[in-house]
Amino acid sequence: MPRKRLTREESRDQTRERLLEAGAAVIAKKGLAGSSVEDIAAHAGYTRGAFYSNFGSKNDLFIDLLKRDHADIQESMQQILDAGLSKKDLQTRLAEFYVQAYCGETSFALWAEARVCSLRDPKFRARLNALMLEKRDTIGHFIELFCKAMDKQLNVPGRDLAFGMMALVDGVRFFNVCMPKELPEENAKDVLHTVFAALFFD
Amino acid sequence: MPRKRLTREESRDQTRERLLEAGAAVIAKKGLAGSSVEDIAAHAGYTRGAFYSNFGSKNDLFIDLLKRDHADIQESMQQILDAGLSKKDLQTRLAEFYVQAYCGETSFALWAEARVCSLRDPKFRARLNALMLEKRDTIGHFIELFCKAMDKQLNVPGRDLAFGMMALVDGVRFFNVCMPKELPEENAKDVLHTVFAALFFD
DNA sequence: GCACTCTAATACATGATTGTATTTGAATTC
DNA sequence: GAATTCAAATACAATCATGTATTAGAGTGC
Repeated sequence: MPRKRLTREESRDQTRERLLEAGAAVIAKKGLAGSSVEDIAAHAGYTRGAFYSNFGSKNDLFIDLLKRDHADIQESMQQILDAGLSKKDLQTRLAEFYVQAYCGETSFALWAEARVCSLRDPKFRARLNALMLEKRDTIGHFIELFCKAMDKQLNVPGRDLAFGMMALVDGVRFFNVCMPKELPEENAKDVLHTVFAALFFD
Repeated sequence: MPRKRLTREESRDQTRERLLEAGAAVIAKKGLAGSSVEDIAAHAGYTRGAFYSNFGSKNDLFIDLLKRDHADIQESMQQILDAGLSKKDLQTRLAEFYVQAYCGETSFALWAEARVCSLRDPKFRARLNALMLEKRDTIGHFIELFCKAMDKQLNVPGRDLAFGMMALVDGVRFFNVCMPKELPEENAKDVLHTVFAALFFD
């Protein structure tokens, strides 16, 4: 195996990458406060030195992590939005929201963790809110578009309702993850579908 | 001030009580992992000795805390349920769900924290799920009752929809707490009302 | 009042985590 | 290829947390 001899920058990026990946795994498993810098570095195959050479603090790495994941989510939402808008397809697309949200298990845990951090630390909250609001806007925009297409009048601004839909999707996913026996995937989808239908189709 | 000379049991209960109260405050502010046993004890005006004499571990205290709060919530929900069931009142009562939920700020933070703990620790999850399911049953039962009273047919079992409503209320409250400027109390209520109306009245 | 019991404080041994300061060694530059 | 520069390892000093084991002192029962 002719392992390529890495340039300095490549090497640095690689470590950074690995640290982020390890951070995601470790933080998802033990929570932010429960993960030591050493944990993360070791999990990535490095020492603390590498960590501090790449990130200012655990918080910084965590925010980076969230930003990345957020960008991914935003992008896949945009893709759905941009794709096409035939009334028929829209309904299908709507259902995809749930599946779309948090493809991975770690992603979900990360955002749950972010929630509580946000609840406690105003500085963190400010940084997270920015991301949440971006998401809210995307979804809100989608809702308005959707309602216009369906000739459905709502008595709440789409931006506000977007919060509700985010809450719903997140929360239902949470129950689904924590007690898959009591709320299996299928039922979770049904619940969402029922609410969506009641809101947008009846 | 004739401070009553306390009996041994009274004294013990008092410490326990104070420790719980302190635990709520500290854990709400710093999270479970972020709070040291000493933090909690000191905040209550005691030392670690008092803590370990009253609780086996931080986790134990936390669960106790949640159980208490849960009992309170269950009780006030039951009160609403038992009160009366005139169709007119029911709609008003429904709106109260939101206000009812988590009267205090700390209570809210505690449950958010519980969520992530539950996500990470299977043992904890088992204990928490028991509480959640009790709540689910109460709300589910309420929903079924309500639909019967309103002659509204739903294509999802009330127990499942209950998960959705819990998710919704929790999540919307979260946004309301984290960004009161973007989602003020009033709008939060409107969102919930819109969803409730769409589900149960149209 | 005296022996007893239990609650909570204190002492202690141990281990974990942090951030910085310094060193090492591999890439880069000339 | 020697000097340099930078990423990452290592060493280090300082805190802080944990849990147990022991002690002190306030209630209890005779």
